[in-house]
Amino acid sequence: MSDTATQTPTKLQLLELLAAIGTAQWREFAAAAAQHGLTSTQARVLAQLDGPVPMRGLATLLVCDASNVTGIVDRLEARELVRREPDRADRRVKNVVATDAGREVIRRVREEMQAMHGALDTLDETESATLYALLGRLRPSMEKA
Amino acid sequence: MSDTATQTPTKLQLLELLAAIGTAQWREFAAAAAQHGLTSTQARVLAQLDGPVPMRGLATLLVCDASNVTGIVDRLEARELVRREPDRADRRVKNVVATDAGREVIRRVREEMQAMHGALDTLDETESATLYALLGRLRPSMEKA
DNA sequence: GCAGATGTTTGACTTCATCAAGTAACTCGA
DNA sequence: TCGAGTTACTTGATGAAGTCAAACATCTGC
Repeated sequence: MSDTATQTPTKLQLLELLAAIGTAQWREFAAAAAQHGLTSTQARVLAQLDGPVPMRGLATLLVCDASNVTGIVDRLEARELVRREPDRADRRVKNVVATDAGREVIRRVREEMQAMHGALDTLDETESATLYALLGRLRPSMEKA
Repeated sequence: MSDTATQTPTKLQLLELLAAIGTAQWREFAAAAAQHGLTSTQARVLAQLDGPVPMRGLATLLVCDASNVTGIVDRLEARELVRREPDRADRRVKNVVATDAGREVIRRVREEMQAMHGALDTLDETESATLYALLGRLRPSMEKA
């Protein structure tokens, strides 16, 4: 019955599909994080920590109040997944850095997000490129006030 | 530097793009809900209430504990956006129904989710159909244990 | 009719989020 | 250089949302 094939979808259908995929992706991430005893917020923070990031920077990335970050980093630090380091240029600033344990944990979380990986494998090169290009056109519209 | 044009993206790039779009979409939804004094969870519940839904059904839809739903519905009910009705077939069950006010509010929230709509308008029919088909192939892989 | 499963709520607890206020440190102009 | 104003972070109060365990009423099947 369902031919998702060549029919022209309505805008609503597309939106719903995007929402469904977004939700599924998020749940997968949360589940992978939970397997390592992390909340999704904590995993999200760890995922940002390629290098040192000041508290304020994290708040900006997470789009939340700075005082919120204090608590999140407190809990990560208590588990030694993260460390606060003083900034040499500005003594007000504390830079958050992932510890080895922290890097390892987030690496595993990423590794376990495989359901979507599997689905992506069914796309050939042309399809991947097409999808990427079309999705890319959806993204820019979202930088907003 | 970035030509998202016709290059074959890596799986990682595609995943990141999907994640970025998912995040943006979610924030847009939360912002639209907030304009009507709703949390995103509350809006999500309202969005499910096409007809009467038992508490347990909501918990299943939201993938959360049933006891959590009690509080969420309490708050929605306090604002008269939702009503609990006894189920005639099973006296244990309470069905949640949106009030007129509730339906109106969620209609407006949907109306305000327009940023993505705008982006979708830039796709022609062929592109929409292609995107829909490709995304459709990503979805099924997510029904899992 | 009784044992066991199911639907809902309550209570205790954690995390995430907000805001307001406080402290320390930086910046820049007079 | 000094002081006003801004910025970075923390603390405390509060509320929403999530968990689990336990209680209670009701259904189901034997």
